Amino acid sequence: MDARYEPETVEHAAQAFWEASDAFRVTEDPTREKFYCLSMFPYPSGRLHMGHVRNYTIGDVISRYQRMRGKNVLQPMGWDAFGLPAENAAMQNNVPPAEWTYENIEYMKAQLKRLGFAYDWSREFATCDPSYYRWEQWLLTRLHAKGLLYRRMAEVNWDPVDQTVLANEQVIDGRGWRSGAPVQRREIPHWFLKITDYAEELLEAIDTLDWPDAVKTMQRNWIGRSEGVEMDFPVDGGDPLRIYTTRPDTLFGVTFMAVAAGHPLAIDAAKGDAKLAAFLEECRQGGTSEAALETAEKQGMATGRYAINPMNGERIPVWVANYVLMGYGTGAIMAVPGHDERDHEFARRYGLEIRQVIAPADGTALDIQAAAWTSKEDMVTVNSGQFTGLSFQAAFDRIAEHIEQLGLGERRVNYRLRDWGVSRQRYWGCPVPVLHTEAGEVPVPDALLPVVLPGNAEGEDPTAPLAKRPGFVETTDPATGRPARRETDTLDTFVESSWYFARFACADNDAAMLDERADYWLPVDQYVGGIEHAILHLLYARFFHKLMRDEGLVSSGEPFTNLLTQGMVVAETFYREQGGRTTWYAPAEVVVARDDKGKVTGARLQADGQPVEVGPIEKMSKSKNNGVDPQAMIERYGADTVRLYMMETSPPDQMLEWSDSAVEGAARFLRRLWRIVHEHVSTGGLPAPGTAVDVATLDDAGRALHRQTHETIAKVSDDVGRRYKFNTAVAACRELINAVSERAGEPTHRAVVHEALEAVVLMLAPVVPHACHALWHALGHGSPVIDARWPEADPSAMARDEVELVVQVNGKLRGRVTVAAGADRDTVTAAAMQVENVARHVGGKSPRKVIVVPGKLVNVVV
RNA sequence: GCCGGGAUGGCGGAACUGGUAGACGCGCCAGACUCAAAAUCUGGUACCCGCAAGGGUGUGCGAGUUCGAUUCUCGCUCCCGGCACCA
Repeated sequence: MDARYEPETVEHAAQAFWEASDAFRVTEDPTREKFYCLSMFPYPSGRLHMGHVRNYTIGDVISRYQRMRGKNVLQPMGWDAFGLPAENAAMQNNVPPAEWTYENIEYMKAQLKRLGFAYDWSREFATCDPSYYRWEQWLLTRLHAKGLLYRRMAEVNWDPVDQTVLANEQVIDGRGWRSGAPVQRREIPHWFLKITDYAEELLEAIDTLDWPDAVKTMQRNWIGRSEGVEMDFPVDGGDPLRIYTTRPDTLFGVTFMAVAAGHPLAIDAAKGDAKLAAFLEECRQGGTSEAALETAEKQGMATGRYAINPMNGERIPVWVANYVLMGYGTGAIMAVPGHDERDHEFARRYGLEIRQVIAPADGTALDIQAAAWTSKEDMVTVNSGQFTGLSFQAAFDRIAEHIEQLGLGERRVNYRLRDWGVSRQRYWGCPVPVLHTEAGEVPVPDALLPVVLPGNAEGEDPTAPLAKRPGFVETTDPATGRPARRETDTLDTFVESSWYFARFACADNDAAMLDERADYWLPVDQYVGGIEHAILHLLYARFFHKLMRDEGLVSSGEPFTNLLTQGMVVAETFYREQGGRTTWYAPAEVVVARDDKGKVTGARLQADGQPVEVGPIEKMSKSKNNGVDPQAMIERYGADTVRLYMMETSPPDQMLEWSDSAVEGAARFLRRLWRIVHEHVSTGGLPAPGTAVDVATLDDAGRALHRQTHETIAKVSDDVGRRYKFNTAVAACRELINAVSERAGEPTHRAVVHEALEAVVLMLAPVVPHACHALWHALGHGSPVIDARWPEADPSAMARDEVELVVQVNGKLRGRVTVAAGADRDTVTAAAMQVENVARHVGGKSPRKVIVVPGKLVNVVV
């Protein structure tokens, strides 16, 4: 063993060993307990960023820990490879998206290997490989047959200059990002996946998941289940107006109706009304973006039509209102300004009647003209004819029943969740496997799958959408031999990432999408990734899992049993304002000044020595110039230091603040650990592996270290295995090393020092696997540490003869006392009263009460 | 606006079930080694008073429950994240 810790040498040796022994390749073994640990696979953008490093280190620590627990651990890695950035890069550099993507994959794969992650690379794939998306296409043809994949008209952002569809993020301030032309809304046919069929199941199953509450709540809100009534309001001289309401208890308070600008009634009414037609057109112009809707004021116009409130026969005006959404419910509402804030705002603006029909049950008076009162709790109906005097639930039930009896409508559950629009009119994606033949729309037969994305011919625009590639579009109907056209839409890249976790189980199968191995590995036991995927990716993946289950491909109902969402990696920012412009400086270019207590007093730019402003701590980003390149850190300190820093600095679900000097501290610890082990192994013989410490021969100091070793094992096992608190686990290891360094070199304590060092090396092996690989060998072990078992805490080692208790007087700490471990209450109390400082504070008075918490404290109340 | 999470030394954080607040680390201060520096090692480091022993204060703010509250309850303030006209 080298006296000096050389991370590069150590890490290359360990990685070479793992590679040569195929250490992380796994096969299915029904006799062993499996553990499938998955980190969200990356988009191959070019280089890893710190967020990736954090994500993958967390996953790797869990995987390596579970392996040491004896589980059959699968930890795969792949590439979420389709998507817009490849097209952008292609346009900038004139390199085909595929080439750019595969080059990035090669580079990033080398980076991942350099970090020493325990991946089974034999299962690697990129989603842009035809061998992957072939099965996606195959599944889609099955879904098409079931009606779960269907086509209908939908609005898109259309760039009239570039003649192309734009993604939402390509629309900047209502203009195309490249052309600068105002974006138009255009209706074109779109493919949809019918996720709404699964809304109820997706909602109910959330309760079964061991996920962070924040994520579960977000998914529940996204699905947005509501119970209400769908019913008709008769219209003078027209078809009845069907509306949806969750508040049938307020039906007597309806003073107008409102329909969306796209509603048939509005369009019909506009036929003879130029002003109304102009208003509808204006509503259509407004952007589809959320930002536009957010700021939009409530606007509307009367249609001249009137509806009849079936509850009381009143004749009420029908308005068009821009706050009514065509895509939810029926695109029409009954407006109750007294008890709905939006309706209230609208009514005030247009001078419509505001009427109170519910009131606080305790009789409190309300000024309903000033503000809407919307409570469902502690309310009672008023001014509601035969339904007056009821609670929300009673009014809901009786009025709903009444409407059902009148044949005007029925109770109905609605969801906010919409069907998933999966069409993209772009090149770099998975082609939708459909042909348009003379007989209509038909799925591509299995034998003709995959529909391969065409490559790029010389001189061709490498990003031209499929519709502009005649060689791709024109084909023949395999059934008739007659001319046919291929579908030219490609799929949203979220589709590929919705089932990749399953394909890892059997990535080499070229005869089926999934096989029986999927049921061995699934569901994923631990999924690790960013909170930014809390809704879409995680919901779509759950949906696809159910689709695959209903296709008989898997038997489980949910894909991810346990979810860990890691926090962002953030860093300090530094800037200067010059002439109204802000220039951001990288933390590495800045020297921070401190006072003699360590408090930051200012910062100067290294280059010119002049002050810069200290900005807020923010997520690492190019715009704030505060990113730290993992590659540079790995080259400087080695992978283990970076891994250790990431794990010991914050709990995984919290933000992690980057600090160069704290990274230095992690490096220091590894050097120290190395040196302590080196001194230990070079100053005497080593016990045979597995030799137990002879407790009988230990003195007090030796017993204390022996005890601390086992207490640390117990704590770290709990922190890593149950709590996922890697920061406190590392801290406990550091404490044990601090204790070891006090005993190191003492011949009488050699056995307990050896035991402690072995425990630390085993417990840190998941975090700093390379260093521990070398140290484990140095401690006399022939087999590698990845095959060692996680240490077990020995309860007898942790037993204490004596315990130190804290003594309080009136709840204030006044002293300490050491008593026998099993001492009874009276003994403990007596001992506590003898402590000088305690006696002084009790002051001879007789205690009113003495509280004894065994093993912890004594509180004397006087 | 609604939903979720949070606020602890100069900084990151610890205290898991109501029981020693500040583990571990960073930074800072002092010392050892060194011609010097780096590296390493030792000690100190919440704040105030005190040579010390010790005392007082202290977990965003204000109340409450309790022998005892960072932890529980109520009412605020601020910060972060998500959703946002879903009838």
